[in-house]
Amino acid sequence: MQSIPFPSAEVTSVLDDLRRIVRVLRESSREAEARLGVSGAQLFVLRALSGAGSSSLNALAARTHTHQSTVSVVVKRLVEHGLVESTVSERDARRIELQLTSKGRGVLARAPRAGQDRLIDGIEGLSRSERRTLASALHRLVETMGLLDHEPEMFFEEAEPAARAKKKQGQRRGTT
Amino acid sequence: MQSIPFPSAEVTSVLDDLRRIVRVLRESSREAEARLGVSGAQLFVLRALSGAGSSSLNALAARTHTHQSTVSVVVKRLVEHGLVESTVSERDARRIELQLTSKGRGVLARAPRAGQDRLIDGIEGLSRSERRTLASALHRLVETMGLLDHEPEMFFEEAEPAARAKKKQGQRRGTT
DNA sequence: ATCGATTGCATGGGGACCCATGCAATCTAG
DNA sequence: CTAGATTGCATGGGTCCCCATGCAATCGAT
Repeated sequence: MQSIPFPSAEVTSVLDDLRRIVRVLRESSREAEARLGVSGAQLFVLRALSGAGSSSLNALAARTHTHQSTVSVVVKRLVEHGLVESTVSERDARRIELQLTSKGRGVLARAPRAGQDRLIDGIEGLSRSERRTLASALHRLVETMGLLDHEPEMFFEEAEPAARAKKKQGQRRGTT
Repeated sequence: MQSIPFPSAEVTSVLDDLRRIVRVLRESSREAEARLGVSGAQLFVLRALSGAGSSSLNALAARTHTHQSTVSVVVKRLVEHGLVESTVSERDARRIELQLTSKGRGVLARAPRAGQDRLIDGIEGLSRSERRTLASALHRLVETMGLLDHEPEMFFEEAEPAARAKKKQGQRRGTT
C-alpha cells in the first residue's frame, strides 16, 4: 500500500507526542507574551540570567542551549523593554555584561515559571515513579542519539575573563 | 540563594532533553534541505501527502497537526519546486487538491525518512522495553497535560467533499 | 433569488531558531 | 610592536509556526 517503510507504532507515537508538547510550549509562550509582555523565550532567558548574577551573551547562549545569535536578539528585546541591562565589560570591551533590572526581576516574580508551565505541571503531575521513568527514558533516548556531548553546561559560572582559556578546539557547535 | 521556586531535577532534565531533541530535529531539517533541497517540514508534508492520494489544504493541515497558514506556505514552496501539484477542485472552487508529482514521489523515495532521521533512529536504537517505556511515559505526560483531546487525526482519509460534515464545534485549535 | 453565515486559502506581521558574515577587541607569535 | 588568529556580538537571510485578516466561493434560510 504505502511506499514508505513505516516506522513502528511506538516511534510514531513518540514523535507525535513530542510534536504536541512542542506545540503547547509555543502556545504558552504566546500566552505569556499576552499576559506579561514577554515571550516564553524571553522569560527563559530572563530566568537563566536570574541565577547568574551577570553573564556574557555567549555564556547565556550556552546556558540556554540556544544559538548566540538567537540570544542576541532576544536580549536586545529584553533590553529595549528595560528588563535587562547590558553594559560593556570593563576588562574586555567586546564582551557585554547582562544583568536583570529590578523591573526584570519583577516580571520574573510575577511569572515564576510561565512558559513551560503546563509542561512542568504535567511532569510534576505524574507520579514520582512515572516521572523518573520518563526522565530516564528520555535521557536514554538523548544519549542514544548522541546528544550528550552537547554538554550539560551551566556549571562553570564563568565569571572570570578568558584567563583559563581551555583550548578545546573540538568545541564547535554544528557537526558540519 | 535563588529567588525562583526551583523545579525538581527531573523536570529540568526532561525539559533539557526535550530541548535537545527539538534542536536536533531542526538540525536534521537543515541537513535534509541541503541534501535534497527540501526542508524537514516540506518532507513531512510530502510524506503526509503520499499516503492520501489527494487532499485539501485543511485536511493536510489536520494530518500534520500544523496550522493551515503554515501548510499553505510550505505547500506553496513544494508546488514551486514541482514536487506537488495543486489544482482547484471541480466541485468546490475554493478548495484545492494537492497531489504529489512524480518528482515529489522521487524525492520522497530518495529520502525515505529524512528529517526525523536521527530521532527515529534514536528511538529504534533503544531496546524494545526502553522504547515502550519511553512511549508510554511520554504519553502519560501528554495525557496529564491534557493534550489528548487534540486528537490523533490522520485517520479519516476524508476524500469526500463536505458531505458528512460532522459538526463538532469543539474542534477549535487554539484554546483562546 | 438574495443576503448573511461559513468555509477554504492566501497574506502580512511577529517571534524563535540557526547559519554565515562582518567587525571590533584581544591574544599570540615573531 | 605588529600581523594573524581568535573571541564576542550584531546582522541579514531563510525556515517554521501561529494569529488575525482578507477575499472568494458555497451553503442556508428566508
